[in-house]
Amino acid sequence: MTGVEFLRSYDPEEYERPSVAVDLILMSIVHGKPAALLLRRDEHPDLGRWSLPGGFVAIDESLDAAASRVLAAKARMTDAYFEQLYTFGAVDRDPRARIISVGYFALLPPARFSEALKGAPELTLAELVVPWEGETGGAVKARSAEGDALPLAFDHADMLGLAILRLRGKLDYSGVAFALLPELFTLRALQDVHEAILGVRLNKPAFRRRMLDAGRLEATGERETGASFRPAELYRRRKNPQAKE
Amino acid sequence: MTGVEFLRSYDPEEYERPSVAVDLILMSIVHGKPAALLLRRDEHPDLGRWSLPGGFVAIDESLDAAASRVLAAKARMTDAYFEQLYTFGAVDRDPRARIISVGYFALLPPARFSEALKGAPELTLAELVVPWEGETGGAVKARSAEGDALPLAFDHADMLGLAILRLRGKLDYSGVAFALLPELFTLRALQDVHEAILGVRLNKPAFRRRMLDAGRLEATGERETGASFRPAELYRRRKNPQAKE
DNA sequence: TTAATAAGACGCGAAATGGATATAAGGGTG
DNA sequence: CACCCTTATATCCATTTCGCGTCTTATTAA
Repeated sequence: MTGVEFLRSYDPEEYERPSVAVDLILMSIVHGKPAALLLRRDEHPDLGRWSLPGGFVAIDESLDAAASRVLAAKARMTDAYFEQLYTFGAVDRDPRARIISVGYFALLPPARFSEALKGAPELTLAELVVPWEGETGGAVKARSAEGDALPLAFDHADMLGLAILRLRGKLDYSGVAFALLPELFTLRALQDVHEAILGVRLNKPAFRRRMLDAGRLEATGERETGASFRPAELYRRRKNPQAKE
Repeated sequence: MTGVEFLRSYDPEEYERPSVAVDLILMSIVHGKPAALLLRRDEHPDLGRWSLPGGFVAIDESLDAAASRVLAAKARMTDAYFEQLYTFGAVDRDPRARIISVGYFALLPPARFSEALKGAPELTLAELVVPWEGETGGAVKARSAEGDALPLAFDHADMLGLAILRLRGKLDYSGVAFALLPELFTLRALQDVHEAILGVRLNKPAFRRRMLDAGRLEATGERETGASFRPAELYRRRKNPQAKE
């Protein structure tokens, strides 16, 4: 049977279809570390383990719409930067049924993250511990604010690892760092986000030069308040990035 | 209804489920240009347009296994570098039914590409024309060897565009370029691959330095044959990349 | 033997980077 | 109010990387 004949003769109604779900990685930077919001599973399988908030994709709903709906349902949130990550389709990834899961990550500034935690008390804050460097990749561990390990359900440790990997790769050519910051932020705060995602310390003058030369930042002239030392200037993301002058 | 209750009460059997397919972007570099293998659709919808080879995912088969099976069925090929690209889930992307498609790209050296074309005569070679630069992204156009436009079916122009975008991003930190070359290759051939993917000309001495310093190449001491001028040295990919000395 | 062609080596100035140091600007303290 | 403490911001310098032109080398064809 050739490929064309196969396609022609195939009737999707004849075959059993998998369920399709979206799982959401709600991420932020908390105390200089990458963090995510997890749910404690209260039934089998993986009872007591921690999972990502998710939901099934309806027949008349796009993947992005499903992710958006779950974001609203689980985190009481109607707008956030989110992006499709990867689709997990191992046959036995969920022992209950064949469920293919499309992973999404959503990036939240710390203030929105706290709001989500307040609005949805079933969510738990987890610090992500990345046991590898650079672009190596692999699973990550989750840890509670008290430092206890939070064992992850299903293949969610891999999803979280892939999210970190993706963030590292996109950090310096995309705007993902800005999605993790409030509208106005200092260069130090931006550097903290970069360091938290990359897991390494960066050189301050070099970072500052790189960011300002990239032409994606706009100085506001305003300064932060409340510091008991010299206040830093506040920047915002520039809508139309300009070439360096 | 809280998120947890939603999950608990949800029975996947109650809801209509979408079909899940994989679509394969079989790519290579032909005449210094990125190229892909397409199928001409001989029925509605999009009759006469050109599509990516694909197939449905069986209930007891992982996504990777489905991609591998389609690769074997459509391109008569049992091993190739392939990687999941993105999952396309717009509700109306296929007017026949709700089909969520997981896009994969497979990278083939030119020789394997020609074999695939011979072994599967229903496949057509298409040059990819990328109408944007750098990391902009967007759809791409396909063109036959004779230069005629090959209009693409469904959302396949977007899939091809995303594949180019992904390749550009991964080019210098991953081994994707090697998957497009035979085991032994010259530095010029490696540069040609980079230039074809990036769509820009690169500086020769700088490229050479960068590649050799990266420690991912191994000189064989052998030289290419058949050239009517100075033959270039042949290199191979080094298994265990070493730091630069 | 010579011409043609492309590989590969070398060198130089520009640009980017890492790191240290100096100066500025706030609030807190006496 | 003078001084101190802390962090932001600016400047400088050495090192590395990068772009780019040029020179030499290896091979075939004439």
